[in-house]
Amino acid sequence: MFPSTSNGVMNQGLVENPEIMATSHMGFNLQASHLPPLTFSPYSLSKTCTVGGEDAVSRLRGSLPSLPPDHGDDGSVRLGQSSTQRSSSDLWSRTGDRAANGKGSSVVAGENYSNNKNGPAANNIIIDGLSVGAMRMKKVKVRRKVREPRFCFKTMSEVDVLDDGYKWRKYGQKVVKNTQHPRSYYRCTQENCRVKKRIERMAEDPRMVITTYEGRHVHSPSHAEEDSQPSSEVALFW
DNA sequence: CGGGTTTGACCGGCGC
DNA sequence: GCGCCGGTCAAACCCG
Repeated sequence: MFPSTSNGVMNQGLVENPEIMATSHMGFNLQASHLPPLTFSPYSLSKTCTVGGEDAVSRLRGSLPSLPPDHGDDGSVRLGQSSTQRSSSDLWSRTGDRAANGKGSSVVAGENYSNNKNGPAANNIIIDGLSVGAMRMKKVKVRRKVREPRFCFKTMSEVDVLDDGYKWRKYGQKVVKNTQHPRSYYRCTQENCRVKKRIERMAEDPRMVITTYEGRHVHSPSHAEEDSQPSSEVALFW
């Protein structure tokens, strides 16, 4: 039911054992065994990273769906979005545009760090914290639906649902405009946990899966027992 | 039978 | 105001 990253995932040409490590103050490193570490800082905003593979994703387990509470005037942080990624999807285009136009809440688009050791498309993880209040600040209605912080990344994978250690329940699927692949909506099955994620394939490159987390877990991963995860390698402390 | 998925309907935000 | 579209709901269905 939950295809694990270790069995269903295509590993072709992907960097082995990439690690994502916490650094202080919410910046973090993405590093692969034979790559120089890449450092992302929310304060430098807008870094698009192209490194790693599903392995890296699974190593993010337990830490992805969370963003720090106090960055930006709306609690938002944007870690990278390149202009080329802004396709038809809400995630990449609509929200991004709003972020760009929103009242100083986020910075959009930036550099593209890619490691081409195995070809340009070989290693991919894009990490992106999406803006919450990127929505237009003027016209704020009193009863505005509170948007949870978002965090998204992109991986090359055959399977859509990557095993991040949490248990998810699908609650919807939708074909979004101008895309041939449906977007799936998942919700954390844990009681009182309102984290959601959506999964879609990139229109431009169907091999790429875009996973977007929204909200933050109030619990630890449900099956954290499998494959040891040294604390030094997992935690993304927001 | 319980838990998960599917899928059409519905709702609400947004642009025009 | 209207229509479009993304997100969610919930009944029906599936599967172990």
